[in-house]
Amino acid sequence: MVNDQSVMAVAEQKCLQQGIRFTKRRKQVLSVLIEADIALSAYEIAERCNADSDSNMPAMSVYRILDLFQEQNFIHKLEIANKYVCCSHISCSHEHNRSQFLICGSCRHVEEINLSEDAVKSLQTAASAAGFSAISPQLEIKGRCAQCEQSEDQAVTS
Amino acid sequence: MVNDQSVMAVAEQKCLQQGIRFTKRRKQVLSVLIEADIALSAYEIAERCNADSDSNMPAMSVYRILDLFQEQNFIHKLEIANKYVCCSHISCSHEHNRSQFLICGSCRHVEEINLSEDAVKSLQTAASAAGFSAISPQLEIKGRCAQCEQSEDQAVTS
DNA sequence: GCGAGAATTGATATATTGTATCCCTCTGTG
DNA sequence: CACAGAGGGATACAATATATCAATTCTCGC
Repeated sequence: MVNDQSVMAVAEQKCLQQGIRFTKRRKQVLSVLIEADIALSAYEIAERCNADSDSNMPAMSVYRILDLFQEQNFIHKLEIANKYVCCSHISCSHEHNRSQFLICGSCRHVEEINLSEDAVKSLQTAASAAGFSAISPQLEIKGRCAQCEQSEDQAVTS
Repeated sequence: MVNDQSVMAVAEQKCLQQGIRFTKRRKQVLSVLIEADIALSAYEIAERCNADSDSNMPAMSVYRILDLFQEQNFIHKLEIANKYVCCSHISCSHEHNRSQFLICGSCRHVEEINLSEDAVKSLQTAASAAGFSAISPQLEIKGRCAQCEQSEDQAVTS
C-alpha cells in the first residue's frame, strides 16, 4: 500500500505548482482513496467521506474531484470496473505513461504492475499493424488474486 | 468485417447443437451487431432493432440475449466501453480464449487483434509474479484508429 | 481592505447502463 | 390435451455518470 503521509504531501505540492487548490474536499477524497486498499466507485467514495464526519459530500463533487485527480495523475480510473484507485506511483518519480492493472474480480483488490519493455513493444507493434496509433498506456486485466483463488478452491472442495 | 451470411448460419448451427432456440429476437440482435461495424451499447442495439421494422425490442430482452451470446462466444463485451461487438472469429474454428481489442475512442471502431505468444506469456508471468492467477484472456486497449488520428491532425492544424 | 473575476462547490435534474422480478406465451413431449 | 421449461413482456429499480445553473470562496491587483 502507498504511504499515506507522503502521498498527501506530494499531491499538495503538485497542486501548488499548478495553481490548483488542495481544498478540504479534495483532501477528503484523496485520503479515502489512499486508506482504502481496494478500488472504489465514486458513490462509495462519497459514502466513506460522509461516514466519519458530519460532512456532506455529494456524488457530484466526487466526480469533479476525480476528474481533476485523473488529469493530475493522482489516481486511475479502472474502466472495466467503473472504479477508482490511488496511483501507486504518486509519490515517486516514475513515468505515468504505462499503467497496467490486475483486478481481482472477487475481492476487487488491485495490483499495479509493470510489464516488460518487450511486452509493451509487442503490444504497440500489433496495434500499429492494425492501423491504431496513440494507444492508451493503460491496460486492465481481470483475474483472481491468490487469496480469492484459494478460498474458492476451499469452497469447491468442501 | 465479418461475413454476415456465414455468421448467422454458424450461430444457428451452434444453437441447435446445444438445444438453444435461435429465435427471431435473437436473430435480430445478432444481425444488428453484424451489420454495425462498431461496438454498440445494449440500448443502441434495441434502437436499431426497432428502427427498421415495427418490432418492439425492449432493452431487457437485449440484455438477456447478449448474456446468452456471450456464453456462446458469439459476441464480446467491451468492458471499458460498456459496449458489445460480434466476435470476429465466430465463423472460424479459432480458440476463443484470447481476445484482444483495440478500441478507437473517437469513432468506436473496434479491431480484434492477436498478440504474439511471447507477449501473452510475459503478461501471464507478470500477473503470477503479482500473485494473480486465472487472468482473463480479454485485453482491451483504448486508442485512436488511423482515420480518426488523421482527421484530428487536420482539425488541429486548420 | 475591496471589488472583479476565476475557481470551487452546492443543488437539482437527467442520461446511461444494468439487474431483479413476476407473469404470460410458446414449444416440444408424453 | 396437459405439462414443463425455455423464452419473452413489462415494470420497477439500482448504479454509474453528465449537464446546468446558482451560490460561495479564493486570489490578485488596486
